[in-house]
Amino acid sequence: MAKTLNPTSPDQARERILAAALREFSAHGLAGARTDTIAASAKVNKALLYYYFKNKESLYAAAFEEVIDRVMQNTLAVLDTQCTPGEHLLRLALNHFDRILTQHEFQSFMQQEMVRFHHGKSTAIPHLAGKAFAPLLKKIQQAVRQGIRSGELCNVDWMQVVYSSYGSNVFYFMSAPMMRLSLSVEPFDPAHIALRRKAAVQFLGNALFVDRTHGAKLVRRVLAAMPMPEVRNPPAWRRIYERP
Amino acid sequence: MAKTLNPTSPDQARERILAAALREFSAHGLAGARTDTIAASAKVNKALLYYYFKNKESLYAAAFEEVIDRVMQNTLAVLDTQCTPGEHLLRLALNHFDRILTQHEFQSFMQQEMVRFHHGKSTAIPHLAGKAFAPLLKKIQQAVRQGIRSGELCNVDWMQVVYSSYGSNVFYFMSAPMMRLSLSVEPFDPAHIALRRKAAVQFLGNALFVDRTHGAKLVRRVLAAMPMPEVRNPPAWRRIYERP
DNA sequence: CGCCATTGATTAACCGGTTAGTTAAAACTA
DNA sequence: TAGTTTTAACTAACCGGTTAATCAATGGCG
Repeated sequence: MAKTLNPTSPDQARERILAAALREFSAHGLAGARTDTIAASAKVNKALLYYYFKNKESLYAAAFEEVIDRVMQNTLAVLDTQCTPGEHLLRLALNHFDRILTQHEFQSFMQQEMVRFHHGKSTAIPHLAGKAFAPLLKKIQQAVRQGIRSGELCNVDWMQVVYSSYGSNVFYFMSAPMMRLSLSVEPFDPAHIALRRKAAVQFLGNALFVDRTHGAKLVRRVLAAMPMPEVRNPPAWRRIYERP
Repeated sequence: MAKTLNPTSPDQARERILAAALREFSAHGLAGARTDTIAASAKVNKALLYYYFKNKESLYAAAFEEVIDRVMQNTLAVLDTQCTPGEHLLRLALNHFDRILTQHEFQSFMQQEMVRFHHGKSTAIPHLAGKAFAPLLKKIQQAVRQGIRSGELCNVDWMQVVYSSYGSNVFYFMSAPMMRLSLSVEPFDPAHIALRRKAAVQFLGNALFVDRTHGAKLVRRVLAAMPMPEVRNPPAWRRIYERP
């Protein structure tokens, strides 16, 4: 098979399929995405999908695999920086915010899998839970515990740190269309995103630190150290808010 | 048509259909729910769905209508209690937690509609945004502003209060299956829910109040004033975690 | 080099199951 | 009997997946 080792790339088709699948699946979900649409979007005959992949579900898994790897790597890198437990927590929250910004497909994937798992249909969730989330949660738990012992952090429930940090970010993006209608803000205007991003860490800092002045200082430092990423290819990001 | 005004109830069929529809739609979504299943679950012939409702989507809208009303009423009631802005915010957060607990269908509906709205297919969201959410958000904004002016609350971003209060609750329920696998906790054990419920308000209090001791006192008061509701008909609540 | 066989890549056309929605008649009620 | 409620049976569309065939390199061989 020349699938994997053909340098003269006659199967860019496979790559196009994966890209198209990622687009469609992250926009419509596994059940909602149409194989015909994926094929058309990849400028390829539908049968070719089944030449390269066993079935729709395999394609779905393959399409998200690399995204998952990228996110995993990115998150763990945050924990490498040398800083206090409190700063680590701020960095994790900000990193999560930026991930949703730049890797929206992952967020979409996670939400879908969560629902699919409700129905006992997800194999990805159990895998991710053990391999990725459990270690990450352990790290967060340790950070909170250390921070509390050292007197840097308030005596907060460590799981609530997780729920608050991650939940507020997820909810922000989830409820954005609603907010646009309810208030008169444009939630995906970069300037507004930057404001929200800042507010998110500030609020977390306000909750976590015993000495709020110290917390505010760390927040400023973290914001300076982690500039807001460019939202790569805006069309891809906006795609889901426009009619096709 | 005896649809609306027949006291001698020969159309309990209609009620059974609505109840079944609510179950199926909240578990599987508009696209995922099967009309055959709804009919079977209501012990009714499928054609009867189309006798009482124009089509699947109308049934979907009708099924959620009453839930929406109930939730609306319940939320606004919280704002009637006479207390400080800070306590109002705590009560709203706790009320939201309890709503997810007792009216899970509404949460499910909101998430679905949010996604559907992404695709320009939801008519409910624009309606809810103007009629229900905008006023609620205004109230929260006022509460935060007043609280800051009076010196009760820190100078926090009012929208972040919304995102953090609501987001952490939503995320808790959304990620529960994941947490069960990653940690060794049973997230829907009532005892554990009670712990999380308490931690949620405590964390919020820790973030909001200038005087954390005062905040903690309010938190205790609110928790005492709003006991955790019974989770009515547990089977319905667990349903989505079991195979049919 | 020139011919053919092999093999990977790609496609058009089709299949069978599923599902939203319809119809026409039966059953019930007043 | 006249109107309403309920049903069994049917239809049309859609969609995931298959099949059988074509196209385009590659490589062996005389």
